[in-house]
Amino acid sequence: MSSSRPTISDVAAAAGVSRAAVSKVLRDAYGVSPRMRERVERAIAELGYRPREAARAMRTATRTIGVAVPLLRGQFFADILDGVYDELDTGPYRMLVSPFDHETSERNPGMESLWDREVEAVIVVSPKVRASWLDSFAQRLPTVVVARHDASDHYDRVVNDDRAGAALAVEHLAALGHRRITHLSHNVSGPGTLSPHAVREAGYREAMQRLGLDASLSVVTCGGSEAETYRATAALLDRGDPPTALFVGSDQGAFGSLRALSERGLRVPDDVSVVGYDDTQFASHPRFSLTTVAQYGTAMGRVAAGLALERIKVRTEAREWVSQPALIERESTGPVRLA
Amino acid sequence: MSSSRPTISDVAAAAGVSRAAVSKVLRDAYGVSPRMRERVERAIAELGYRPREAARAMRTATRTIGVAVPLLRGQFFADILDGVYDELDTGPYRMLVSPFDHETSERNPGMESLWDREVEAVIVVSPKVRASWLDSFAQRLPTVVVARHDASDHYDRVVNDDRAGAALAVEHLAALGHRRITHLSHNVSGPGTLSPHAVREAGYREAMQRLGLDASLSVVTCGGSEAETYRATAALLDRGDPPTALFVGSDQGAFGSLRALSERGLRVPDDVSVVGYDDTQFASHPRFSLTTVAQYGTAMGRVAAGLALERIKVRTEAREWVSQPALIERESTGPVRLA
DNA sequence: CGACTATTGTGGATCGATCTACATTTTTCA
DNA sequence: TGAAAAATGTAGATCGATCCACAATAGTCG
Repeated sequence: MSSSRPTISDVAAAAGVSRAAVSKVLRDAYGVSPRMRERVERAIAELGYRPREAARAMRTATRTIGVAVPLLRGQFFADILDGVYDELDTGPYRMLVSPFDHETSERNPGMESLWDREVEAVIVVSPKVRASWLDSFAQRLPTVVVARHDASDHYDRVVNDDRAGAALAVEHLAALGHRRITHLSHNVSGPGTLSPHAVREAGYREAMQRLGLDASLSVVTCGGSEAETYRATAALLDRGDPPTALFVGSDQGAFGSLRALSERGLRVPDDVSVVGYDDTQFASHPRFSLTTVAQYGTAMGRVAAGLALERIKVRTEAREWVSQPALIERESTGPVRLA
Repeated sequence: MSSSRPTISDVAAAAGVSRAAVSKVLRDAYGVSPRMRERVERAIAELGYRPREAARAMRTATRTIGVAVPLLRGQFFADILDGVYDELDTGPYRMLVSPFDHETSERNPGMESLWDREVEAVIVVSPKVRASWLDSFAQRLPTVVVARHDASDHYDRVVNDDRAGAALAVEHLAALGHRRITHLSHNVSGPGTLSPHAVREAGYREAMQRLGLDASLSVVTCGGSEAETYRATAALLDRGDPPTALFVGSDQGAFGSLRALSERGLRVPDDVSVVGYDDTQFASHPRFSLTTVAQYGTAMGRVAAGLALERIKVRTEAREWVSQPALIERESTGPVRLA
């Protein structure tokens, strides 16, 4: 008994007051004399007492926002978490992260686990889970979905204008004289979900058509990891007759493409130009100097947290926030080589 | 009432049985007829019922392991989280991540928050928090500390042999003919805590002495981010008379050094050799091809999770697991240039 | 002084699960 | 057939907080 965690009763006994009195001190409630506060606070310090969140949760809200992210070693997720932390840091809400296996599709166990713990809202990056599941989840708990284009009346969305972003990339390459621009898309889940990668692909197709480049339109689909994109790029290059420019669906993937190009002795941008997406930390490194489309992940995280807080307090209708992408020109792109 | 979360009573009412009966089904306890299980499970599905973790936690263990990591965009932390997830994925335990501000030193709010939520054990990477605080925390809750060298009877440790790792780096450079080897250390918290960076620095000093290079011993201290190491390296180079080799305390930092070297037109390894630490994902990329010391973060995470589970079940005495570092030779190091 | 108001503190119901102790029904088998 | 054993189900205490309702005491003022 004395070895286990102290409870509010232990504190009350030590301070010689009632449990209710201790609770009032804890909650800064009305009706506490300075003398009593003194005694209770001393007892709390002596016992090292901290209230159990579970017992509190039985009666009150948890003041916690859950974040469910795929367990994926990408800089972009870290950026989002940073933004959420930033936004919550100053207020009374805490953040709890529940990672999940990236391949989830029917349900999302990370989100369910947060729901079981009664977080007051959930921020989620879950590109592959079923839209209908997401929608029904959001009917039960305020939900902010990051980086998905599915419309819904039930959850807020923080999303990048991926169509515009893809257009920026294609226009940039076209302006440099490139015609044979291949898109390496991470849109693996097919046309069902409106993942950012599906929209980027659509944006690419549109832009190519608009610029009269339909003939050289070419899409290769692969997973978003560096390794998978490396393999896809290698296969593409070994097929012979490689394109003069690659627009890759993510920086992470673009680094994989650069690896494949390096190995084959192809120079960037002299032989092949490369554009990424996300403007992650390494894109700016001189060893890469990757031209890329910025979507400002940290800002997206901050906004997501802000929307979650609003939803908890008052708002009822769903909202959408769109981040405007920007092209960041670096040295991985250049004029097309004269044949 | 009907709009709020369904409880076990709602399920009991819908199925026409008692609350206790539903509980038995939930827990797979003895004394449930197939017929009753059928009815209860149908009611659960219909209502979309999920038990509240808080109510469960009042009576039973939470089957959750908490992980507290600094909110820091480093690949190494992602590796550890991956390892923990891996290890827990197959069993009944879930994982919950509580990020905290990297600068914490008196207490660690991420760990406290997990303790409030009654996780059964905590895995923590917290290089800067006070050793005494860590020790007293571990007396209350099974704790596995990753990447700290403080001895303790109360927590388990998963640590890399940083002394040996530093020696590997120095020996490698010395074998290539380097004498003027500068160590860029991230040991910013001073000699108080036994952070991995403090031990790496000590290992560097020892190795230099052992090899008779005391005269050219040189340590620069800076933060571990790419940006901070970039600035420190730039300052070092601009001081004139630069060393022929850099041993940087992390890959992250080494990338910053490479940035500074690039900007000054210094070639790697022709002008300066560079060794990192961690063998993170990007080290192997041909654009970096960074020689580095591997400490196998994912394995460390897996081991940490394993130790945590052991501690929860039976073990009482503290244990230590040491990961053996290995030098990964790549192209950022080469023979010293003839003067 | 006496009535009224503030201030300070407490008792005990409550949240939603778990799980022991027990009651009731069904099955087994000598 | 009948007694013991097994199977099935329930009542109600319990975990540790919160917080309403109320009691006791102190303070104010005409």
